[in-house]
Amino acid sequence: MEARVAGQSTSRQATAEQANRRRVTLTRESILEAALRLCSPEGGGQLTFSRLGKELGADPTAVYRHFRDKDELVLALTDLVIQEGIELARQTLPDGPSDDWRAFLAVTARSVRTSHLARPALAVLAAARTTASPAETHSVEQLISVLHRAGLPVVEAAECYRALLDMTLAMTQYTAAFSILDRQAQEQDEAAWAVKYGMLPEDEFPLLHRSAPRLTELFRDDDTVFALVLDTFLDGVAVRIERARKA
Amino acid sequence: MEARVAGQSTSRQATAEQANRRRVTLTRESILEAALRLCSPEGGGQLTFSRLGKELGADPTAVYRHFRDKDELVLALTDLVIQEGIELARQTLPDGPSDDWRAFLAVTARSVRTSHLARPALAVLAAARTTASPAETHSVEQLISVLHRAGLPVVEAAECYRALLDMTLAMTQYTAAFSILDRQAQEQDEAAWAVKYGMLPEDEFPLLHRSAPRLTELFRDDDTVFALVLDTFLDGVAVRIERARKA
DNA sequence: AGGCGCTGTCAATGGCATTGACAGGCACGT
DNA sequence: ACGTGCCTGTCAATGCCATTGACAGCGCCT
Repeated sequence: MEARVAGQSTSRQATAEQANRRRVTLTRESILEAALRLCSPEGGGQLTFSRLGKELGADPTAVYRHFRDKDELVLALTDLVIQEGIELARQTLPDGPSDDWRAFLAVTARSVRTSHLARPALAVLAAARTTASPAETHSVEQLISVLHRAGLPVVEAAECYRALLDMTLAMTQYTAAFSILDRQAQEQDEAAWAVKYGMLPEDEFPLLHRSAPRLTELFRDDDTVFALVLDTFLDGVAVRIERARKA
Repeated sequence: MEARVAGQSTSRQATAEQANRRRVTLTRESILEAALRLCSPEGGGQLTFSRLGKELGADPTAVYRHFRDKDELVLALTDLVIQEGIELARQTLPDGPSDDWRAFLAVTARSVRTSHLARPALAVLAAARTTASPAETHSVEQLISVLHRAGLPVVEAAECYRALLDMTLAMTQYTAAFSILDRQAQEQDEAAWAVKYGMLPEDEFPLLHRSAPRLTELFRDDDTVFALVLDTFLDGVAVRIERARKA
């Protein structure tokens, strides 16, 4: 019995062995779920096929039966995250179509950011891709509608939407990329900055010297910086709305 | 003669062989130069040790004698690009300290963006790192000074600088990441969008339907979108300056 | 009962960063 | 002149990664 050809002996004994390592049945959904888990900071914060295989209790390459390549997987995941972001915004916003354009835009942007930051690893991977998810279409229509009702011409409202969303995604991904870094690199950066701001000769850089404390606070406090950018951007939108009303 | 121990036979024949593959002498500068070349779209747009080795005519691992790891190399490269950006801004701006804060900010942001976009591969790699390059200190002081003279309190001016720069870097890196993608992925994305915007039922999404042409134009025309964001942001800064003056 | 396709497994490939052992050469001191 | 030792390039090997092709079980349809 032991004399069987070693490589092929997967018929008898295998049945017993496979009692443990049962051939798991994967579905598109179970894979996406596991992948999402891996992308969160608690899940290790890295999405690779081997980790995914382990998480699923299956061979890493089994995933290829459901997604042509990693890119397709990432695209599908991004779609989920976008839906989640929209959902989050919906919950935060009042039901009826509000006329407070500023709140609407701010909540939308922050929701998108929040849902992406829950999976930094995915945010980094998804960086460049756009999904054109049907889920968001309705939200976009609403967003443009709010701006239009506020006084902006339709096309300008659309431009505003595009600008807001791209800015938000870009800054979010920027934050995500940093949060993925290992402690060492993060601390290295921080140390470099501290030194830089600490050693500014007051006579040569008077203003920088005075703002050093604040800038140090702001160092990689990306959420605050994002809030700053968003606020300023929205002030700019207000100006545009004013201009449009007068014209 | 042929009976020599194969692995060790590098003494005689090697002298002849090495006439071709002369032991190249690397310097920090020659490496940085070559790496920068590789990062540009013409240079292949990908920075790896093996490509770098080939570019230098040396063994890939020779680079480790000059940079501890890839991260350190990227940091050094980023420094160069930042300097280049500052230089570019200096050339574009009038010499004396101008009082046109808006032009100053716009030119600075665009210069940073331009110099980074000349090496998309590097922009992507550098994503998360900050260099605290001494080269930029003077520029920052000037930037804050311009805003301060315009009427902003020092700390708020510093916040503004931080916001503007982070926004610019984030959006630039976002663009760079897309430009790195292979044609297939880019076209795939574009097709998805075209379909999406082409098939919008007018009765359900009236506004989106009307703005579809503009949104299609804007699709991944990242430079225009950046211009939009920057403009709106600067409008917002103007508001803040007004507010500060009145107070 | 037979066949076919769906899906998991396994082994292999090629690219990547990184490491440790080795070796040539140059500068220094004697 | 002659060693000694560091600086720096080379080579082979490691380990992680995505991806592929050959194989095999299982269920469904006929």
